Amino acid sequence: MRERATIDDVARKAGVSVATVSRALRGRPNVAPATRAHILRIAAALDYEAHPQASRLASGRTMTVGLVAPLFGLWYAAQVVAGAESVLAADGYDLLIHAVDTPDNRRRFLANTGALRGRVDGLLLVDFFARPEQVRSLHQSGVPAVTVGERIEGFSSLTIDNRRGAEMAVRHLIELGHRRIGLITGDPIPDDLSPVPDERAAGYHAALAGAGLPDDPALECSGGLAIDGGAASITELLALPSPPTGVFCMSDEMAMGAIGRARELGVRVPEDVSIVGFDDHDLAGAFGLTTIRQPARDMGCWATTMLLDTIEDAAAAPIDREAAVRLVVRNSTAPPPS
Amino acid sequence: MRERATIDDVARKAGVSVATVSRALRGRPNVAPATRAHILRIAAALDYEAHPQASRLASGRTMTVGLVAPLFGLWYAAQVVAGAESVLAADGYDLLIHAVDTPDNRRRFLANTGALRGRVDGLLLVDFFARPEQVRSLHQSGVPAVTVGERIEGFSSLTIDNRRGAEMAVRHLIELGHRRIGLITGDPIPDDLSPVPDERAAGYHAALAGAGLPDDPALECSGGLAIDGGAASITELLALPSPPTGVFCMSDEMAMGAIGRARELGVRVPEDVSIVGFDDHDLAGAFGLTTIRQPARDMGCWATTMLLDTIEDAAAAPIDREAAVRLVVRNSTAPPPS
DNA sequence: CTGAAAGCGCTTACAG
DNA sequence: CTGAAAGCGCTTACAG
Repeated sequence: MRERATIDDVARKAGVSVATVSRALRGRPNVAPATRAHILRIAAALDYEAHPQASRLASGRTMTVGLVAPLFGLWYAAQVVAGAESVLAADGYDLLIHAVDTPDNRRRFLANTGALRGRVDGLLLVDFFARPEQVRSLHQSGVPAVTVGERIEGFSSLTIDNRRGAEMAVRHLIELGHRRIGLITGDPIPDDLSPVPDERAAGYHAALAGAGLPDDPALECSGGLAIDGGAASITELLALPSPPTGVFCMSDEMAMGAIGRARELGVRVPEDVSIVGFDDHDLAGAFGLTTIRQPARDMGCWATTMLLDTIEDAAAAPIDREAAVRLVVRNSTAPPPS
Repeated sequence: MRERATIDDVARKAGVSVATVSRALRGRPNVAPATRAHILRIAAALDYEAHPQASRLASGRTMTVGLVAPLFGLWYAAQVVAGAESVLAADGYDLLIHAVDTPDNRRRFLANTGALRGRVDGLLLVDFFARPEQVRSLHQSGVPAVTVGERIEGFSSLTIDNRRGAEMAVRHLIELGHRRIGLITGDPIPDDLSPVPDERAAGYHAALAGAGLPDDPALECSGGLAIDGGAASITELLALPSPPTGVFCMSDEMAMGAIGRARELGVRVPEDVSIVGFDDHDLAGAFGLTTIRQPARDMGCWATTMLLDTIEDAAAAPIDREAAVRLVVRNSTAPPPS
């Protein structure tokens, strides 16, 4: 285990002070070109790298960004992480990740934002879903943050138009001729804070209303945002005396779960029932799933860029950006059986 | 932006020295119970948390673990990350993630292991696939590491028996009566270092040999470990003059891509062709995919526990653990068409 | 059981 | 353009 070189080693070998070494290596002005070149050479020869903790302590910058999301095993979060990682790595930042998968964990996380100062330069909040009063301590901590998938007063955000996306999905079913259209809803975290299901439900209702179709509460089913939830919900819907001919699921994972279960039950998709999802999951194509595409990975990239800008210029006013969604038609939707 | 309390604030308020505060808060011995209680109370009132960088610099421990994997958007890596995060969070460690998705990135990462010292206490190498001489600098850096999915001399590892898993998959097809069995291979990183495809291919060949079936090179197709690769490869296989009746894919993502494409081509699964995957992806159930299950998320947990043990006791000899794989039969396999 | 002090390895005004 | 020095906020022998 070779000891690592310190800034003192470099200074001594180069015959200059540590101050000059620091300035030279960090690209600061006020170093003679020849001195800088000399120092760079020595540093390279010694394989010197500034000790991160020391430099962070002295400078007050950590060069790391924290990302918190409900669960990293879910497709959406994994995509955002992948996007964030790619831009952070390019900019020399480290990425710290932290799961907040229950209201209790969120409370604990928020109670402890003091710990964040000095640990990260900024925060990416993915589907965090806290009430305004809950994030007050986050604001007070002064850590820059941008939210993705939701909007929180005082922070920049990157969201999509959930309502519009859902409306596009349901309108697609209506245009195919469906009149009885089911809805499978689900919460990312099993509590009532996320506005996303409500927004998508609003889009569903708007599409029905726009077509003069009645709302039938029996056609709405809730099941968690994951695969099993979709399977359980479709079972209920298909058991109805008058089952829907089309179903909108709030996530692709639910939709794929629903399709899988429907087939097990001997119900054909799309011949007997059409199904639309939301996300455009990597596997949606293989599944032949008609869905609303949101660019999850790109959103991770964009949000990170926004955060880095905020870190550079803390004074800038928060901005809200919206990523576009669009309908991707595949084979899980067709006209209703006649 | 409230300033955070420092250890000096606590010491002053408690009327003791910073040394005692540090000892009390870190649970060190040699603090009078009453003193400790008093300090804890003051610290809580001040909302005090040790500044991570300072404490790390002084103690030499970072309380963070690094995880490097090819790509975080892929299912397997996301599962391992989720597992690692859960145990690290419980132990108060931070998780740093870093993508190494090309041979060039790996080279750069390895050239820079010096930077790791002082940044992480240990490393989780997921599907890293470096040659022994490449990781020498990693060894020299003295950073504890455990590998998952591969074995690297000198580090503890958590792997699965790829050969045996593949053999189980192919034997299952043989037992159903298949005689012409295709293989769809793929590399996680587009270079030739990963032993995994070779191991799984060896299992395929062993199963054929065990049943006295001939090898037909025409039945082997390569396509990257992801969805598109599966789709492209199945197209080739089905276009053969004498196409296979069963196909083993080296990952579930490839298998689902293959099934999706087969159906688009009007080929029924499993009636016309049986398909087996490898992983037991979250969506394998919804897809009705017969597969070899490996416990990816649990492996993330176990490997992390192993790493934490290594960090505690650096002198311990490396150990190699193997997670069990097993066949999960669903609806993508059936006897061959007669 | 407790405190004074050195030290972790940097960065950054400040003075020259 | 360069250096001496203070300071970032802790931890940990060492002495008592």
